Amino acid sequence: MAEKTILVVDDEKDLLDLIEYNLKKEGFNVLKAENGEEGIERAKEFHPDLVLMDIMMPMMDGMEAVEKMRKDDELKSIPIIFLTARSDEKTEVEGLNKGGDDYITKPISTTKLISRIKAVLRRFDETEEEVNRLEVHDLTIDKDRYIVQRGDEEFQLPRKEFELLYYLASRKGKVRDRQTLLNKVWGDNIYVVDRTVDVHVRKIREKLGDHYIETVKGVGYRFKE
Amino acid sequence: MAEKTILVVDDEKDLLDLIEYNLKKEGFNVLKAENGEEGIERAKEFHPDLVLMDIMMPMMDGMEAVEKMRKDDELKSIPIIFLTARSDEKTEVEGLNKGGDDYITKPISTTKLISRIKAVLRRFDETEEEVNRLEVHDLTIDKDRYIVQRGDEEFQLPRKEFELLYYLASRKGKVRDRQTLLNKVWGDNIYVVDRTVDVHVRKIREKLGDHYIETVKGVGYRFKE
DNA sequence: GCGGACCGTAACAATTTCTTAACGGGTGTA
DNA sequence: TACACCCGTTAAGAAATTGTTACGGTCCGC
Repeated sequence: MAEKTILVVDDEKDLLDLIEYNLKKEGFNVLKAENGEEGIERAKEFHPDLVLMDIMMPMMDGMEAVEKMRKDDELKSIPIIFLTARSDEKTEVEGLNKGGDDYITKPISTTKLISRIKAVLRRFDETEEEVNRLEVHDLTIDKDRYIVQRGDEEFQLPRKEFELLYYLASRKGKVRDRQTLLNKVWGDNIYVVDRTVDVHVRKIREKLGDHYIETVKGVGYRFKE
Repeated sequence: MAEKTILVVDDEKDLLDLIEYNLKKEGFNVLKAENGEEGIERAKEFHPDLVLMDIMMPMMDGMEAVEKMRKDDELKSIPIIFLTARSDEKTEVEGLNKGGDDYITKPISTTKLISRIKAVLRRFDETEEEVNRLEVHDLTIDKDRYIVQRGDEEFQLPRKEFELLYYLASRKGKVRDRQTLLNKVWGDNIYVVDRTVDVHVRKIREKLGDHYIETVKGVGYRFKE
């Protein structure tokens, strides 16, 4: 992974240097700014991968700076972590509402700071989110949640029904005979009568309607294309 | 981040050593096994964070080994990357279906291998995305103080209950099976009967009401969306 | 040492899910 | 029409899974 650049905005010079030291040790590039205004300038110039922003500062308040950043097309997608001495709830919530992605209260634990930074960067890195979710026709079949959605409706199918549906839907259009379905959904060395599949298909149809799973006479079932 | 342990299963000793060398250089712990059977043994013993599995092997085929792993409660949540010389699509698809999380074709580019490994680990490493305070539904779950709030009420949950609730709440909507919950909340090499989870869930429901944690029969538990 | 909080476990109850068997309808064919 | 075959449907009982309770052990503070 290429080195990430982090912009640290804080009016306390000592703290700034301390943070810089620790971040550099972790392999980050570090930019510094001592107030909100300067922070925005630097951000515009260098497009850091993340901004660490103190909330209480002279000149321009951190909160204000963040609001400005969030309105600037060029800067609004840069993740921000707040640094704050105030630990009262309102500030935190406000900070997050204003567009911060996390917050850390002073005094700062270095390891915590680093791990938060990495976590936030990671969240923003996730270019290709893993798809444990199938979208077919008007259905969303979410294997993480074990839920099937259609519009606002949610269907909580029992396990076997869900897995059968998922299996067929993930092979949309392809016919599978009962034995194959049993092997794939129920498991290999399981001895179950194949009419069982029919019953489960029926239950799925009962709940979702019968326009999803098609019967192919003499062969098996298929999810409609 | 603590060092991650990777189990490499391949029957070619030279390749095994090569991979070991490269992984160690990247700071991973490495375990080796020369066939599927041995791989499963090692996996049971050490609970690696990830398994690199060759598909073509004597004794026990990689595919078969993976199927076995996926049926074993203790092992089924460990991510697996396939190594394969065959580049034909069917094998790949089958491999992923059987429960692999990625696959890499030989000959192996070291950098690609490393980056895939890191990507998969990242997907599975949910530990670092934790926040001090979670707000879900009408609950505030404050990890700094180990306290749960709802309106004016404060609930002081015992540690395990709190951590279980926190884990589920921070993955709102996602189902987790009991073994995963045990691994994540109780710890990896802890031997505890999985019904223990049920009891803790019950206690949480007793205190907070049962509209937060949902049961997904045959699968596990989930924090309500 | 004594209570109390917390945790893990076992046992049994309650519930849900799964499987089977049986019957009926439809379709194609001789 | 009679027969064969396949699928749909239903209901009942089996099986699997979870809920609930009670109990023993451990650790800690008093």
